[in-house]
Amino acid sequence: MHSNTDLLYNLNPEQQAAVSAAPEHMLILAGAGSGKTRVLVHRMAWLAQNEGIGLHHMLAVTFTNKAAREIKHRIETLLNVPTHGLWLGTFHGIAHRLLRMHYQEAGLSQNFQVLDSDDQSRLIKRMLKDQNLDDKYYAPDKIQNFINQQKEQGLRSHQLKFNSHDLYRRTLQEMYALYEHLCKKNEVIDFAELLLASFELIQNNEPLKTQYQERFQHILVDEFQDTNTIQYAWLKQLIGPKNKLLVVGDDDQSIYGWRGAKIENIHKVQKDFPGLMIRLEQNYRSTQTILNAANSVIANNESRLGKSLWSEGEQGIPIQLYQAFNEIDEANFVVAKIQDLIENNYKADEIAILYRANAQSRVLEEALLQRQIPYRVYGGLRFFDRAEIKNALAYARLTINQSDDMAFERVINFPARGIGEKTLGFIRDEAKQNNRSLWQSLSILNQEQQLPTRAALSLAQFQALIASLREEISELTAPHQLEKILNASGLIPYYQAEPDEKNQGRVDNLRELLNAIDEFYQNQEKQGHTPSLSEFLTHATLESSTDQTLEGNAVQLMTLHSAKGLEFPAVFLVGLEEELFPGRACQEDPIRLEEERRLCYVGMTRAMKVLYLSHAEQRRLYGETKPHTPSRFLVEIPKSCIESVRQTTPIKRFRFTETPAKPIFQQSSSPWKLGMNVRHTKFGEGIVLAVEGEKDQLRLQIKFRECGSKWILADFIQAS
DNA sequence: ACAAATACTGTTTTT
DNA sequence: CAGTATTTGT
Repeated sequence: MHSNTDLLYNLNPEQQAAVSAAPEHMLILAGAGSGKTRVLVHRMAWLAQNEGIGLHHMLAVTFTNKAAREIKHRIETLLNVPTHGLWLGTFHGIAHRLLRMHYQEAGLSQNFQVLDSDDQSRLIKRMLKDQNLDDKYYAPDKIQNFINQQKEQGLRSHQLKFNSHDLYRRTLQEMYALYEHLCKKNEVIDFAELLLASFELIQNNEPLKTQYQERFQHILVDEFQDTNTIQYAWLKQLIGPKNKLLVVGDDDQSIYGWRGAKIENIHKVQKDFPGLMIRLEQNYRSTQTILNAANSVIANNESRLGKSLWSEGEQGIPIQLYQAFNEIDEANFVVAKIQDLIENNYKADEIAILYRANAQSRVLEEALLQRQIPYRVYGGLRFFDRAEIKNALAYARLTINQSDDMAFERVINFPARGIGEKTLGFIRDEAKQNNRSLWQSLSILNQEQQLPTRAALSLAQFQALIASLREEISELTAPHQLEKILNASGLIPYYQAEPDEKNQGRVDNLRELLNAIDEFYQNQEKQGHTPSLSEFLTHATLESSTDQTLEGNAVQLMTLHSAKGLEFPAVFLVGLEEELFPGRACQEDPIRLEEERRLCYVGMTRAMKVLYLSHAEQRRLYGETKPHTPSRFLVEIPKSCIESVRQTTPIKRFRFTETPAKPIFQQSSSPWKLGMNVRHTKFGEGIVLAVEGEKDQLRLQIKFRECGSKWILADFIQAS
């Protein structure tokens, strides 16, 4: 058992104050790399040990499953007790848990499934078609945004003011209402609905509210700057006079405003739940140089609660800035430097390349590939988003719940069984007219025998398939059920029939899905629970993150957004150009510009030891090459923190006739200038490509007329 | 019912 | 440019 002092050991005074404070509301402003998770976890342990508050009287909320797992793991290690009584999870996960437990009170079907955003968008498109609305004018994603935004504001369609003048807006509202109806009918709930429905559940149910307020004496929230309106309202419901709220966040790292996150919630929480405010400003991650630079960038933001990171660590080396000719040159620079780092005993997975937009990864990947440096790109299609996986899960959904029209639509003609738009149209019409599910309509149409024989036959087969699946799996365990479904549905045989590379990959993914359900099943069984297939489906949607593991020693490529929360000894932040970072749309809007700046701050503070920044003078984007000016964020970094560096390996497509561009910052005072003509006694005439090092270590990269480019100590070179 | 041709459209992402 | 979505043609 740990003693009191153990929990405070190795913590700085501010961290100690936060961990050991008497129970009260607390706002912890935790800068990047200031040990916020540590404080959160130690605080929970402290409450358990010193205030006699059992873990089952706490609720800890995070944004990602990864963060939740991390906290769980750390608490278990710290307290050496299992965390089963503790409610710990994402906002969505906890909301979902409440709704499952109280589905009747929430007015839900027992079998409700969670609708992911892809399915949501499909549903909306279908809806527009059924309503004969022009999806050019009523763009599906606009409607999707509208609905989600309303839900995030806590507003149901019937609560919206009826606007008789604005037809567009009125249509949006009608679509919202219809969408709500369809979700009910399909027994599905979207992500925003999880929060809204569980909010309403507690709001409208005094006994439940009291019950949970008594249970969750302490509520702790991580990454509070990312909460949106409904999440805040949801939390507020749970805080009675006796409950204590602890939130940890960093207004400077709020980068999800465009997704509805409200930094204002940090200000609100101070008013609504006044208590202790603690700043964690000591950074344990980066060198002082990097922190100085990051601090002065973020200092340009007007609206801040104010915080300044400092470090007891080393000054470190200057930030390396490279001005590239174009994006290819930039990529070559990055890769050359990575080679240097690796030669200097950096492991590949200690190096990250961060960019603003995913599209930037391609050129970098090509360069890495060329030099055979292993890399891993984050983002992109996640496992559970792959078409074959979604198809598989749709079969499972339809087998479990025949009201699920989205699942029906997805699998009715996949693998192709000759049921096309026409036939499907009949089914849809029948369903719409009689307010039935597609499945019910299918049975009815088949009975009435009004369809062409060909279609009718296929439909009957499909009907029999699902019916027999239902029958056959009833006695099986969830993993076997899914296995049966994958085979009997014809999915696996379909992909196996034509075993090209793509299909082989798909079969592998489906097998991986079977592994996933096995693992899920065994995990749950360990905790004394036998999960159903339906539970696995929910798990798949709600925890689809399946965080691509950091396995393998590879350079990490990711967007700035997905780098939040991570750290790397060496970081390359590329594409620091106006119109790209900050992005074009953010130029005019000061609010969005500030968010871009925070994004830059997040990026810079990921670096522990070395930070490389680069920008290209011209970049090919969306098929056209345009000149780009350096990002304003570069100008905001003190010059004293920066060192301009140059290429260390030959640039492809370098044009020797042109004078190479002058670096924008700090031209070095060496007598050697890029592009100047030089001579070497052995290699002959050449041209200077790059200069590196100092004094007697000064080396030049020279492209020789006869024998290609080489690195030579400057001592051996004469100007010519 | 399916393949091929053409039009379109471009941040950031978790749940 | 490259990927997707929709429309057209067989």
